[in-house]
Amino acid sequence: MADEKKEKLNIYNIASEAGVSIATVSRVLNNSPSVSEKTKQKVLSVIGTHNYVPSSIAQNLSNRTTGNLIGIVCYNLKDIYYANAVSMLESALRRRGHHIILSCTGEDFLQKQKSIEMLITKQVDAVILIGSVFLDEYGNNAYLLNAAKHCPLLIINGNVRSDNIYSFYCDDFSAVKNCVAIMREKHENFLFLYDADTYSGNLKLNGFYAGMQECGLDPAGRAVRCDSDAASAGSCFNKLLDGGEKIDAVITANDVLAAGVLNAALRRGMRVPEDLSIVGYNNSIITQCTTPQLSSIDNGLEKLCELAVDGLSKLLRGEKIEGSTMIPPRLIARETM
Amino acid sequence: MADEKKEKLNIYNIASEAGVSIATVSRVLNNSPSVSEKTKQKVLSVIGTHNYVPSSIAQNLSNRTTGNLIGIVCYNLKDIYYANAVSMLESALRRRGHHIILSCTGEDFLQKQKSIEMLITKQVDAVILIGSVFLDEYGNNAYLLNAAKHCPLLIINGNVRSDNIYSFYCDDFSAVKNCVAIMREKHENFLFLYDADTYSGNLKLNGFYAGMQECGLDPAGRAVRCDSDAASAGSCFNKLLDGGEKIDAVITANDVLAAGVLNAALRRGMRVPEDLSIVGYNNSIITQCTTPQLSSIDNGLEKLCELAVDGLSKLLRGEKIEGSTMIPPRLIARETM
DNA sequence: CTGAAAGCGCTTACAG
DNA sequence: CTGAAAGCGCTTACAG
Repeated sequence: MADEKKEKLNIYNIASEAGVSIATVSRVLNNSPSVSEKTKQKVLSVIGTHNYVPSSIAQNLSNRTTGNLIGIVCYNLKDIYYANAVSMLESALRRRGHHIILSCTGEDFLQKQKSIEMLITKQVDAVILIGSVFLDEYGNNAYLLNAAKHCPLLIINGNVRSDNIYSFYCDDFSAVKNCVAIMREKHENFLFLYDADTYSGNLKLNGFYAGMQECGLDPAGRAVRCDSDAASAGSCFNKLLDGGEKIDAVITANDVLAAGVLNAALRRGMRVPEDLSIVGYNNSIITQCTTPQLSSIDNGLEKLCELAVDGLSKLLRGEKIEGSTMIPPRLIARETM
Repeated sequence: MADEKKEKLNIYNIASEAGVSIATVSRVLNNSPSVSEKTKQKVLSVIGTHNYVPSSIAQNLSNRTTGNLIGIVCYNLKDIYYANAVSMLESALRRRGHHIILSCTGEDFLQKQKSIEMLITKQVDAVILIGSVFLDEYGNNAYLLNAAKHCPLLIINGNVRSDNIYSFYCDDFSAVKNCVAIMREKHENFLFLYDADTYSGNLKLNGFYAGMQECGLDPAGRAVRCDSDAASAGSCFNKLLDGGEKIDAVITANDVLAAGVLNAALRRGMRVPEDLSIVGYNNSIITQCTTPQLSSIDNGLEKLCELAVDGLSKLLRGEKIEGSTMIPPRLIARETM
């Protein structure tokens, strides 16, 4: 009647209004066969009129079951790459009956730590980190090892080897290294443009250095960091050219930066790929949005997410899985090389 | 010792190992001042060595507090637009101490319904829908009204008027209508390309029809649906031209489609904007990735998310807010018009 | 300063 | 078929 305050209903309210015990209400909630059709209908009707929904929180506590919650910690959802990863993980996990608690942390180490602690506290069954492996000021990752004492930690695009931590990553080092070697056939003035110090970011950078050295090229000043937008990549590129540098081959740590370079080059009247080759990274939707279409390194994000979710299912069933899984990258040659 | 099975620790384990009652353990967990320094240290030490973390689920149940969970139901995270929305909501909500349960539903009505029910069950404090307003086969949205009986429903990019439902949207109808009027000054052969039947998708479409009619143009066959990728938009565009249609002005329901049209046009040797004007939608990062840069309609997503989170805070504090909030769109003219 | 007890919203053996 | 009671992992008045 007087639901002024519209308190949340509980099983006691329903029971008393239906004139039965809470045990009986619980039974109809759980479809127990041992309830007479008559009282079942009565209970169902008061549940219906009040729109009562039992608290799964309390149910889990009572049943000693988990909430089927999986924590996802991601670096930055505004980045198409991470958004795709979260999207794929979410649907694969949902299909298996899991629910997602999401936290995005950016580069803030403390936030990362807080997010993971929060997830543990929420009793998640596992946490999946996407490109979120950062080290504290002393260069260690104790927070990860600690978290892994509570539940499995799955890392996508990172590699930490420890008990109950499982890494899924692409060989980004070789990807860039090999890309340099391939482009070396036609080019000699390289530029590597990157924007983040993530685990895979560093792999790419080191791959670039290694590739340059292997080709007998001096990498000094040839790897430049810019901001995470196309305009910044473009102006970096312009600045170098205006400063007298020669550049005929650019590799970038993601496709947006590649698009920025492409735009800048076209505006300078450079012909792509005749005067300049460009290879982006992630093989994202951006590659479809430019003319000429961007070549890009595909690091198999979809595959990584699939492997991670499959692995997680096994872990949750009590099976063992490998501590680390690496997949090979693929260079997708389109029109900019 | 024998933590073979590594059962989750609870407050009883800690209490018995520390030789105190669970009440005392709880007190040190909650920083109660009334604990002697000595026993406090003892308890803290066993908590530390075992890496014990209390269950916030149980704490909330006991404290009669909520888990500060907000449900986000989004249409499709692979779409940059939605990813941005989730990103902004997540950080705004996290700053205010909320946590996010995320569910992506696509166009599947049943999934949408299931997701919302799951969130209610998880005792969320509110649910935010982003572009997720779909109707069932009979054209009604009873599932939303029902959900709103349990907690506030905030809708971004949709408009449902009912008790405890709050809508935040952009005037997409006028946006497209006005865009047609503006482009009409130089153009007469319009094409509107869209890919989804969402609430705002329909507003845009109707805005196009209204704009055409107001300009005395026949919209028949001038609004075409394609798939959600650039290639599909491009081939739609090509097919029409190859079929003999004249087109000199294109408006699309998002920027990816606009990029697809731009690519196709450039490949046909059309000059943009001399021969063809193109206006995308969402003013996303894609607009920065093409040459020439895409003009686009900005529907103020960031503002909508801000307003929604502000509104939510008020609701949670018991204040009242408007049932619906509309913001005006802005046409961002760049190089394709 | 500390513990026994009741309670949060549920479930389920155990009796009847 | 149904209810009283114990229990899930916590917290907090109430006694001492």
